[in-house]
Amino acid sequence: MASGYDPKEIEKKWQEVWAATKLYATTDDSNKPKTYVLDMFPYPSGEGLHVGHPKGYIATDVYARHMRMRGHSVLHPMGWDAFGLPAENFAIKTKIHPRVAVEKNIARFKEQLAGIGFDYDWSREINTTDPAYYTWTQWIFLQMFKKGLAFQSNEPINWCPSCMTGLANEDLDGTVCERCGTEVEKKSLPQWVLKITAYADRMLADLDSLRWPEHIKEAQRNWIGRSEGAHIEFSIAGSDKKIKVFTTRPDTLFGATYMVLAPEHALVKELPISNRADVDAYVASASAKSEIERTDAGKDKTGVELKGVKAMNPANKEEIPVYVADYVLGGYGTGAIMAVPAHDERDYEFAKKFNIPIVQVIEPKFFGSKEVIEKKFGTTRGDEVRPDMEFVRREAVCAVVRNPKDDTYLCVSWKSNHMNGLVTGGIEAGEDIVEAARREVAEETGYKNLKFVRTSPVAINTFFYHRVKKQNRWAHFTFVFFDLENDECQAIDEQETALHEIVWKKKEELKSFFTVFEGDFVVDLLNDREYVHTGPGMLSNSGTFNRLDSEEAKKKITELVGGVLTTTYKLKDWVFSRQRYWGEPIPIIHCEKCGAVGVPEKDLPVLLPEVTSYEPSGTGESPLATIAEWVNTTCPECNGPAKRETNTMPQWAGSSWYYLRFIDPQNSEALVAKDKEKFWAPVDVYVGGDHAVRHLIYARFWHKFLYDIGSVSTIEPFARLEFLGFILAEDGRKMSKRHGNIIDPQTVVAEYGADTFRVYEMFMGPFENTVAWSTTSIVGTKRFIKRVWKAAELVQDAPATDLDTPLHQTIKKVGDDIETFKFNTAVSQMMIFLNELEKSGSIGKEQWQSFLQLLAPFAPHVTEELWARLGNASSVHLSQWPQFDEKKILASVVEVAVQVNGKVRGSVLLHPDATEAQALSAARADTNVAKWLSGGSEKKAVYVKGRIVSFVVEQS
RNA sequence: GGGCGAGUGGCGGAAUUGGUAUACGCACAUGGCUUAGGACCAUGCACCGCAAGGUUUGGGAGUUCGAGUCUCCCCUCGCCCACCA
Repeated sequence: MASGYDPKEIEKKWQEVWAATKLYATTDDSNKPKTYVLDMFPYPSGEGLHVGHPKGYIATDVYARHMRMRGHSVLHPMGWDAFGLPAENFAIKTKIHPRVAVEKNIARFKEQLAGIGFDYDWSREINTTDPAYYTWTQWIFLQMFKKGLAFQSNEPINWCPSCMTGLANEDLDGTVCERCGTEVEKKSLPQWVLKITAYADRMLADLDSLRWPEHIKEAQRNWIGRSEGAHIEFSIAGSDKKIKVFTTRPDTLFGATYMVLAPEHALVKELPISNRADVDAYVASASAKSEIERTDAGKDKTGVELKGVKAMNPANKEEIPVYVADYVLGGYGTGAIMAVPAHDERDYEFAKKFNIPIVQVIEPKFFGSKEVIEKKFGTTRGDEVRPDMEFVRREAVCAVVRNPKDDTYLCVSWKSNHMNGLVTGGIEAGEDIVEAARREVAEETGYKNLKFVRTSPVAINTFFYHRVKKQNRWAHFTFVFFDLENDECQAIDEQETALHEIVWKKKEELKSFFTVFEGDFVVDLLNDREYVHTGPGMLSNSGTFNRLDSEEAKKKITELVGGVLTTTYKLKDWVFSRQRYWGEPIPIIHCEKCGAVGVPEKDLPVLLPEVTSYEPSGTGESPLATIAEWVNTTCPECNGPAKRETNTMPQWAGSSWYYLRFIDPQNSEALVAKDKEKFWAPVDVYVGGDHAVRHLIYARFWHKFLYDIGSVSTIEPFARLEFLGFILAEDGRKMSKRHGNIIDPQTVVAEYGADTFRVYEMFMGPFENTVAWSTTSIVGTKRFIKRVWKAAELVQDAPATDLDTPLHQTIKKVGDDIETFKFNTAVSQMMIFLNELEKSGSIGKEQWQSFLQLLAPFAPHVTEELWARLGNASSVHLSQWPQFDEKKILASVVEVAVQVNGKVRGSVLLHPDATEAQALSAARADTNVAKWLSGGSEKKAVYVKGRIVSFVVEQS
C-alpha cells in the first residue's frame, strides 16, 4: 500500500535532488540537436508574481522538458529586466537605492518561482542592471554610433512633465504617457535617436520567414506602417515658396481641389496670409486642444482657409485654396496634403462642410475576365470578355427603383441565362440620363410613375461580352435612383416578357441575388448615400490620362508634375535618451573640440554612479548631470576637458538583445561567443504576450544590426512565437493590488501542490485564450493527480492489452499537442487514459512507465516520485520520450455509425480494413437500420472507411 | 472608421479538418462510505418527450448522401490600430 499523496513532501524532496545533481544544467553539446525555449523575461516589480505570470513559464517548462526527453540539448533560461521607472520612482519616494529594491524583488520572484518546479539552469541567470551585462548593451550602442545609426537630434520630442523625461512615440498611449497617464508635451531637447527606419523594409520582408501567429505579424506590419506614394510639390501663386505633400494616390491629382497644412506646418507662419488673425487663432486653439480631442477621428472637421494664398494644381494648372486644419498631422508625411474630396472620406467630409468642389477622377472598373467571374461565381456563364476582341463603348444607365412602401428594389431576372440585376440600358444619342432611365424602366418592367431622387456622382465601367450582340462591351454606367410612386403599369412588349421576369428584393437580399459582377458595388452605393470611392479604378476628368488604369497612372502623373515616387513609414526613428537615473548610461563623451565621441571600448562599462538624489532635475537633464566628478572627464581623442553624456537608455535597451546573452552569459570578451551563438541561435520558441509588439520591433531591429556587423549568424532572433493568453482574476478583472484580487502562486502551491497548479494552468483552456482563474475548477486537476498516485497500485508485470490502443493514442496526442502548444487537450487525453486505466483495473509496468513519462513535463514531481518507486535509478526527466506504434493506435474493431437520410439510426462494429461491401451488409443487418431502410427504395449507399455508412432512401 | 479574431450545455472548453456534436474537467442532482468533511466512490447531467422519436453549434439561406467545419447575407462580442494622406 502506497502512503497518501503528499505534494509538500515529495515536491520539496525532488526540487532539492534536482538542484543537488544539477539535473538541468545546460550543456553546449553540439552532437545533439538543440532547442532554445524562452519566455519574455519579467520585470521584477515590487508586487511580486500572481498566478498569471507563471502560465507562460509553465508552458516553456513543459516544452523544454519534453524536448530534453526527445534527446535535444535544451536551453531554457530565466533572467531579469530590471532597469526602468518603477524602481526609480520607488527610490525617489523611499530614498532606497533602486539596486537594493531590485535585488529584494528578484529574491522574492525567485522564491515564488522556486516552488513551481521549473527546470531553469540558474547558472545562466542574467540581470540587465548588472554592469557585466550592460557593458554589452553600451557596446552595441557604440557600434551603432560608429555606423551612424545612433545620432543626436534636436527635434521636438514627447516630454512627460510628470515623469520628467522624454519618451519615444511608442511610449505613448495615444497622447498620454503610458506609465503615468499624463498628457505629453512637445519639448526641444538634444536627443539620441536610433535609425530604426533604416531597417523598416527588412523587418517587413523577413516577417514572412517566421512561424508567428498571423495577428502578431500583422501588428508588426501596422506598426511599421509602410506606404508607397509620391512627394509632389505645389507652387504658390505670387510666392517662390512651395508646398510639398506626400500622397499615396498621385493618380488622383487631377481631383485635388484644395490643400491642407497641419497647424504646426512652418509655412503657416511664413505665407502672406490676409486673415492672419483668424489663422493664428485657429493654430493656437488646435495646440491648446488636448491631443485626444484633436485626433478623435469621429469629430467634425475644422479648419480655416488661408486667405490671399492660392496653390496651383500642377496637373491641371488650376488655382486651388489652401487651408489649415487639424485633421492633418504635423508628424506624418510632410505635414501637408493635397486634398481629393472625391476619393478620400476625410477630404470629402471637409469639402462638404466648406463647399469646396468635388471632382470625380477615378471610376470603378469591373472587368469580366474569365478568371474574375470564375473566382466570384465559381463558374462561367458565357459573358466573360473575349480576349482578342475590341471593346464597343456605350453610355449606359442603371435605374435603381425603390418601392418606399416595403423598402424593396426593382430587379430583373433574365430567363435565358439566369442573370439577375437591375434595370439597365443604353443611352440614345442626345438623350437625357434620367429620361433614359425612365424609358428603360417602362420598357422592361412597365412601371411609369417614378419619382426622381438623385443620380449617383460615381459612374462605373463594366467590361463584359454581350451574348446577344456577340461583341465585347464596355458599358459606362451612371446610376439613377427613383422611388416608385404607385403600382400603375403600362403593357410590356411581349418580347420583353419572354426574356425576363420582374422581382422585388429587399436590400439585404440583393448581394446574394445579383449575378452581375458589379453587384456588390451597387449594393454599397445604395447603402451609403455619401459613397466615396477610395479604391482603384479608371481615370476620368484627368486630361490625357483619362481611361488609364489608376495603378499605371500613379507613376505617369508623378512623372508629369516632376514628383518623386517614395515610401514613408509610420514607424519613426527611435528616440533613445531618457532623462532619468535608473538606466544604462549612454557611453558618449562631449568634447567642445571633437564633438560627440564614443567612449573607447576598453573603458566600458560606463558605470552608473552613486547619487544622493534620484529626482530628475526637471530641466531636461538627468540626475547624473548633478555629479560634477562623474560628468567632467577628458576627451578620449584630444585629451582636452570634456563632459559625459548624462542621459540614460530606455528600458527597452536591455531587453533588445538579452536572449543572446543567455547563450553565453559569462563571456567578458564578446557579447556572445561565435561558436555558441551558431549552435543555439535562433530562439526556437519564444513565448509572451502583452507589450510584445514594441519589444519585438526593437529586438528585431537590434538583431538585424548585430547580423550586419557579424555578431550573430541569423537574420531573425525568434524563429517561432507563441502568444500567451492572460489569466484574469476570478471576478473577470485584471489582477492588481488596487482591486485586491491578486492570487499568489505560492498560496496555490501550498494548498494544492505545484504539480496540480502546473497541470491546472495548462488545462484551463487554449494557451492563447484569456481565461479567468477558478478556485473551484482547480480541484479537478488535484483529483487527477491523486488518482494517478493511486493508480500506481494497479501496476502489474504483465501488460494490459486492452490499454494498448488508448496508450499509443495518448503517446501520439500528448507529443503532438505539446509541439503545437495545445496543452489543454494533451492533459485531457491523459485524463481519458487514466479513466481507461481505472476501468481496466491493471496496467503493465512498461505501459505505466510510458504514461508517467508523458505526464512528467506537466507534473514533474509526482512522476519523478512514482518513477523512482518503480526502481528507476535515474530521473524520469532524463528518460527517453516514449514512441508510439502506428499499428497499435488503430483499434482492432471500430464502431461505425450508420445514417439513413442523414440521421444516425444505428452503429456497427467493423474491422478497420473492412471493405465497402462488408460494411454495407453489416449495416443493413442492423435491426434498427433495417427498419428505416424498409420504408422505401435505396437510392445510394456510401461507406467512408472507419467513419460512417450512409444510406439514401426514397420514401415509397 | 480600419485590421484581426471569436460566437458550441449552467461554466472552461473538445470535435482526427466535411463523417455519430457536446470529449475532458468544473458545477449540479441522487445514492453509497463516513463521528465528520470543502475527502472518496457510483450513477445521471444539451433541449422537448412517459416512450417511440424529434430538436440543437448566434440568426437566415445555399452546396452535399452528410455542415460546428465550406459559400453568401445578417446580428453580437472581444482584441489591436485609429483623421497615417
